[in-house]
Amino acid sequence: MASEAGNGRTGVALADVARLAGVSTASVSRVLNNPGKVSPQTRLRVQAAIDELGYIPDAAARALASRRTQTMGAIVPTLDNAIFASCINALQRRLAHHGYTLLVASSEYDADEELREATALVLRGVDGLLLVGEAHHKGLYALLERKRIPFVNTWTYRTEAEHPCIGFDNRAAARRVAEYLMDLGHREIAMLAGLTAGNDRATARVEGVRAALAARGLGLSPERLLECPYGIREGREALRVLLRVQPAPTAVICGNDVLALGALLECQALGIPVPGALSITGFDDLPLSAQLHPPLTTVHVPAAEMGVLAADYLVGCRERATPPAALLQREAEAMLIVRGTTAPPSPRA
Amino acid sequence: MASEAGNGRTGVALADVARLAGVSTASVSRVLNNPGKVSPQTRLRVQAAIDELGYIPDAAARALASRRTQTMGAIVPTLDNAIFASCINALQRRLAHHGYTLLVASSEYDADEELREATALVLRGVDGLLLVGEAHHKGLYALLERKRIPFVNTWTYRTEAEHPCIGFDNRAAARRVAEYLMDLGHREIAMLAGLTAGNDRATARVEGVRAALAARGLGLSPERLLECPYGIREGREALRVLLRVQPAPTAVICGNDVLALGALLECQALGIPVPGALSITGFDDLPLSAQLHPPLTTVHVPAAEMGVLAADYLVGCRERATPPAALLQREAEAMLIVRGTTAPPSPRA
DNA sequence: CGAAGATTAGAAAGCGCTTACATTCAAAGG
DNA sequence: CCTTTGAATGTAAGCGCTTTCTAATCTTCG
Repeated sequence: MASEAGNGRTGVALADVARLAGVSTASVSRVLNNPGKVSPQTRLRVQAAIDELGYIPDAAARALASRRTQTMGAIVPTLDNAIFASCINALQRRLAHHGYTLLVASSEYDADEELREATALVLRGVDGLLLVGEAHHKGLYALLERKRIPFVNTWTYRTEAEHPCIGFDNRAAARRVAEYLMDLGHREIAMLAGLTAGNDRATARVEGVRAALAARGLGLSPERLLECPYGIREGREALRVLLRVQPAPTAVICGNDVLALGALLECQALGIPVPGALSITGFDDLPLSAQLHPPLTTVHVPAAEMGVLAADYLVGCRERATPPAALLQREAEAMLIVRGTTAPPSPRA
Repeated sequence: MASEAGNGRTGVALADVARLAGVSTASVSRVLNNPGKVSPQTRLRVQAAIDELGYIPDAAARALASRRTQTMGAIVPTLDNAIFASCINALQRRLAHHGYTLLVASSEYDADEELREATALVLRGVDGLLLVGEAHHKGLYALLERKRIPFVNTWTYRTEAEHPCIGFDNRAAARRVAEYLMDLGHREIAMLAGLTAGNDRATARVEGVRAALAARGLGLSPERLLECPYGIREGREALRVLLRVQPAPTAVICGNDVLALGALLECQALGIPVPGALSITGFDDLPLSAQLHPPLTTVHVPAAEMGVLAADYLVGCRERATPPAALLQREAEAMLIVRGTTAPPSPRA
C-alpha cells in the first residue's frame, strides 16, 4: 500500500521520509504544514530525513488533498505592453513572497479568448485570479462565481463597482488631462485613443475627455477622435491624419504613452514644435516618457502597485475567511504628471 | 465510496458525469482523454452529461493520476524588460495553442533566486521549463536532471552547448557589431554594457566586442568599458562618463537598446550629433528603436520566435518519447540592423 | 457455426498528500 | 493514587482522476 520505492520515476515521496524518520506520514505532513503541532524532537528528525532525501512535496497531490493550489492566475490583454508586463512582474514577485506561484495568460484584447484562458486557469485550480478591466464575458463572471474563485479587476476603480477592483478611475484621470489642457487655454483639442472596442479602459478615457470638453461647451467631433492600435508607427500615422482636420488642434490627448510617443516623434519629423505648436499628452508614464525631449506630460499609472495590491488581496481572500472589507476596493491613484510636452496654445489662428 | 454530491464545494466531479450518463468513470475518462477508444454511442451520452452538468475536470487530480500537469514553467530575469515580456507573451500564446498553461517566475538576475523559483515550479510539477541563458546555479541543473524535467536555455546558442538551447550567439553578434564599426573606420570604440555579473549574455557580448577589437589590434581598456544597470537614466549617466575618457570614443556599443536609447538621448541633450560625432549601437531591437531620430542601429533579437520555438520544443519533449534531435538546438538568428545612428567617424582628431 | 481476435466497457487499484479521528502517554488535579 | 485533560502521534479514509486488468460483446473466418 505504502509506496515501496519513492514516488514513481521522479524521486522521493512523503512516505519515504516518514519511513526514514521513523514516524507516520501524518507527522511529516504536519512538519511541512503545521510545524507548531509537532514536538521539536520529531520535527528535527523529519527535517533531517527531508534533507537527506532531498524530498520535494508533490504539488498536485497536495492540491488534491487540501483543495488549494497555492497558485494564482492572471489574464492580461497582452504582455507585449510594457505597462502590463510591469504589473505582472510585481504581481509575481509579491505572490512568490507569499508562497504562491503565478499562472499567466493573455487574451489579446478578446473577451472570448479571455474566457477560454480563464477556464483553463480555473481547471488548473487557481486560488485566485487577476483580471484587467471590468468588462468581461458574462460567462466569465458566472464561472468565477460558480467556482467561488476570488478575483479582482485591475486598472479600474469605481466606488460603485459591483466587483472587487484595484486601480484608478480612467474616466476621471482622462478628464483631468482635458481640464488641464483647457486651463492652459486650449480649445481645439483632439484625441488619439487606443482601440475602444471591448476595452473599457480605453473607452473610459475617451468618455472622460468628452465629458470634460462638454462641461466647458466644447465637443469632440468625430474627425477629432481617432482610434488606433497600440504602436508607435500607428501613433505617427494617426497624428498626421489628425493634423489634417480644420481647424487644426492645438493639443492632442493620447490614450497611452506609446501613441503619444508616436505623435511626438512624428511632430519632430514634421518639424512641428512641441509644445510650441502642439501640446501632446500621454497615459501610462512609461520609464521612457520622462526621458524624452521634451519629456512627456502624461498620467502616471501605478502598474506595479496594482500588482502588489492585487497579490495581497487575492492571498488575503484565501488566508483569511472573508476578504477584509478594507481590501475590497483599493484605489491606486493615477496622477497627472505635467512635464514638457504641454504649454498654452500659441496665439496664432 | 463514490462521491455522493459532486466534488467538494466547487461543482461536479467525473463520478457525477458517469452516474448521469450511466457509464463507469473509466469511460468518462476515456471520452476526455482518448475519445477514439470509446464507441460513438457512449461518447455522445457522456458528452451530453458533461454539458448538462457543466463539468470541468480537476487538474490536480488529473495531474496526480497521470503524472503530467499540462503546465510549463518559465523563469526570466525580469518581465520589466520589454524584450523578455515579448518572449514570454509568445511562449504563452503558443503553449495555450498546445493546450498547456504557463507558470512564470522572475529571478531578478539572481542565480539563487532562480533556483528557488525553479524549485517552486518543479514542485508544482511543470512538464517543462524555459530558462534564460546557460549560466545557472549548479543545483538547478541537478534538480532538473534528477526530476527528469525537460528544459531549454534561451537567448543563447552554441553548437557545443551541453544543454538544449534555443537562441543566438551573443558573442558572435556582438563581434559583428564591433566589426561593422571598425569597417566604418572607427578605432576609438567604447562599450556600455549591461551588468555582467551572473549574466552570461551580457558577458558574451562584452567578450565578442573585445575579441573583435583584439583581432584588429585594438583593445577595450577598462575606462572604455562601463557596466550599468538596465535603464535609460543609467545609460545617460554612463554615456557622460564614457565621454570623459581621452581620446574620446567615436563609437559606443551598447549592451542593449535601453542603454543605447539613454546614450542617444544624452547626446541629444548634450548637443552631440549622432552619428556625426558619435556612433551608437544597441542590442535587442525594441519596436521603439526603429522609430527614433535617428533610428537606432542595433541587433535584432528574435524574442517572440524563441518563445514559439521553446514552446514547440518543450511540448515536443512531452508528446514524443524523445525530443526530436532536430529540435535539440535551434538557432534563431540575431541580425545586425544598420540604421541611422552609425556612420564613419568624423575626420577630426 | 464455433473459436480466435477485436472492440468496448467496467472494476478497482492507486497517484502522494491532508486531515478528521482515534490513540497514547504524561502532567495535573482531586 | 487514580481520573481528567491535553499535547503529540498514528491510523486510515479519502481528494478526483487515470489506467491497468479483466469481462463482456462483437466480428470474422476456417
